[in-house]
Amino acid sequence: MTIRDVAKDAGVSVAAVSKVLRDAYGVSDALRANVRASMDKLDYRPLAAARGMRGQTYTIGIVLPDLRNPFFADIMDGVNTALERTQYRAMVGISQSSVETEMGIVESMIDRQMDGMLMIGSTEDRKNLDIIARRKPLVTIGHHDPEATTFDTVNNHDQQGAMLVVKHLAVNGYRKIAMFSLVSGTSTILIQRELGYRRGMMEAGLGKHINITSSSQILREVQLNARRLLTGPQRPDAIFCWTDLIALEVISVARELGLDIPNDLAVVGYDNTMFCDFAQNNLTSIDQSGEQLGLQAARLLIERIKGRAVTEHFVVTPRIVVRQSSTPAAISA
Amino acid sequence: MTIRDVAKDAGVSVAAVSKVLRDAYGVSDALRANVRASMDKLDYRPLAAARGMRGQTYTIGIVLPDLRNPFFADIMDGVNTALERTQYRAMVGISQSSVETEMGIVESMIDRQMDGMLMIGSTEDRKNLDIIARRKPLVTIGHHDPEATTFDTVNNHDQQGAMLVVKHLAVNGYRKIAMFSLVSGTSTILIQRELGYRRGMMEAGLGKHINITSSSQILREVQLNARRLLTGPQRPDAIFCWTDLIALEVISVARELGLDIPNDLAVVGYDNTMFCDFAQNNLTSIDQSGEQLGLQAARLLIERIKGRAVTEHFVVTPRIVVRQSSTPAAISA
DNA sequence: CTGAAAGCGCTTACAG
DNA sequence: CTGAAAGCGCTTACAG
Repeated sequence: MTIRDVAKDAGVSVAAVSKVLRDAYGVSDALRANVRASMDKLDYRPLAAARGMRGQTYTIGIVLPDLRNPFFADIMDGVNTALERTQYRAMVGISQSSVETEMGIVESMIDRQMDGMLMIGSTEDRKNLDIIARRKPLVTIGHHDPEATTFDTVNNHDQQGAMLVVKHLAVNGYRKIAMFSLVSGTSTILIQRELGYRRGMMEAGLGKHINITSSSQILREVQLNARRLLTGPQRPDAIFCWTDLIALEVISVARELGLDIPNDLAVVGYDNTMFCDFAQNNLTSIDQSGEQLGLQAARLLIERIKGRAVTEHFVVTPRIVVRQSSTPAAISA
Repeated sequence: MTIRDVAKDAGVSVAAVSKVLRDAYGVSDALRANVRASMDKLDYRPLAAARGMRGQTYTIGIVLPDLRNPFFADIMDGVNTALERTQYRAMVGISQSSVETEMGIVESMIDRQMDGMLMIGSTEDRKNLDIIARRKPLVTIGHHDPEATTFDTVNNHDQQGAMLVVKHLAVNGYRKIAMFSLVSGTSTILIQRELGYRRGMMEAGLGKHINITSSSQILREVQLNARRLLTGPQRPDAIFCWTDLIALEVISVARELGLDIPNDLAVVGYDNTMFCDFAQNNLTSIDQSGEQLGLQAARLLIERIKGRAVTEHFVVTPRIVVRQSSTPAAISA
């Protein structure tokens, strides 16, 4: 079932069918209706691979660093919503294994003639992102680079988010507020969150309590660092964790040590993933509207594919979702 | 940079280059070396879209129902390992949104000339899977259908896994062992796990305590059902949950009700995901070796793509990973 | 507004 | 063992 069959059935040229397919100008309404009827009748589906030989494949590549953080699922919801009424489809490449690097996946996507790429939580630096962007339309989520001119960025205001956390904790009477961060030389996200934490502490007059612990994402190492933090001489009375999954583990370790949450220790996460609502967690967290991020990023990418050349940097305002893990009052109430 | 440029640089025909590319027979070692040198020198990458017009795209499509269950990440690790030394790449389509149905994603993948599909935890019935398999090589993970002849299946022995759970609980002195299952008319996985639970209970002489509660995956509903189960007249002393995420929430609700785990209530999950190791969960679970499942499935799929016609059904033996959530002895010890 | 023809970058018989 | 030519299913100037 090819474009040729449709053309024959509708009694028009192949070029005319192609135009209807692409919603290109220069076809009469009558011809269009005629062709559409034939397409429906024959159950015709254009072959994306063949379209890609000359034009677009109507495929956008999504690069994910990891499948384990549930936050990415929220983003994908938004992406799918944005693509809903378009011909575009999202295909996801996952770089979690050491075998599959982000750049390797992007190469594969370019080989497959994808029309553009959306990179989420990328650890590549600007140089590499620029190289990609020069070849294909590119949008990033979770990569702060307001100076970038070759690709669009979509972010929540991470600095502001971290400040919201500190402010909330300070208002609730916590003083020795520590931050649990991630070891990473490249994440602009973490730089912003750490910056926001520091600024928040300074503004709350808690500068002398600034205390950042960094750890990899390996569970054992997280547990080790959490234990060290909670049994040390300067035990904090609140811990702001860079992402929810870490916060859950910090809660675990704290309870194991006999600490009551939130009376002995407040814990706050980031991303407001589904785990925050689990009854035993009840975790205060920052909502950065993953769905919004995904939706806007997909929208921007399609605009770029269609020809927009000026760069856009989209920033979502984060909001704090307060739960029991940081509100001692809620318990006595 | 096309195959033509490589041919010119190497001083051979385009057909010869194509043969080297495909590792096809009928080229001398000298010519092959010569061509490879040119490919390296020119940094040539074949365009998958063009290859797909006549042959393969070297792309396999992975269909995931949902990005939130961390178990899928384990499977993807195995898939990527299996693809490591091949030309094939995995591209993932996610059907979580109501917009994107599994069949819709498969259609998109066929339009994009993917060479074969791997469907994970599919809710489609045999009829639809057969329709797909007639068009493209197909392998499923998490779909029991030993009679299927058009596609391969890869599973852990879910019935056996469930029996392991019941046996373990019975040995540890639990009697009123309930099962927390999922509302679903189509999941063959759940049918097998429920069957295993029933058989296990009968064999342990606990037939009169058989008690299956089913709920959707919506958090609120899970909480409601767990609470109902734990406050009813027939309160169980152990709950076997069909997947880890549900078990975590059951633990949450139980603790909220003041129950001690594992002394008042044992909880066991399925999938042995990373969350089981979280200190506050310490969840006993069934390991179905997601990585093995992914590895075998990818291997079978490539075999099918290369021409194998006889069907294979691969079954992995599950094993139980015992942690504190089901072993009261471990606590008093 | 409509259509005939060239061409995208590969693979595949087929001939030498 | 090697290569010239046709063709996969589309899109894109171009001519009418």
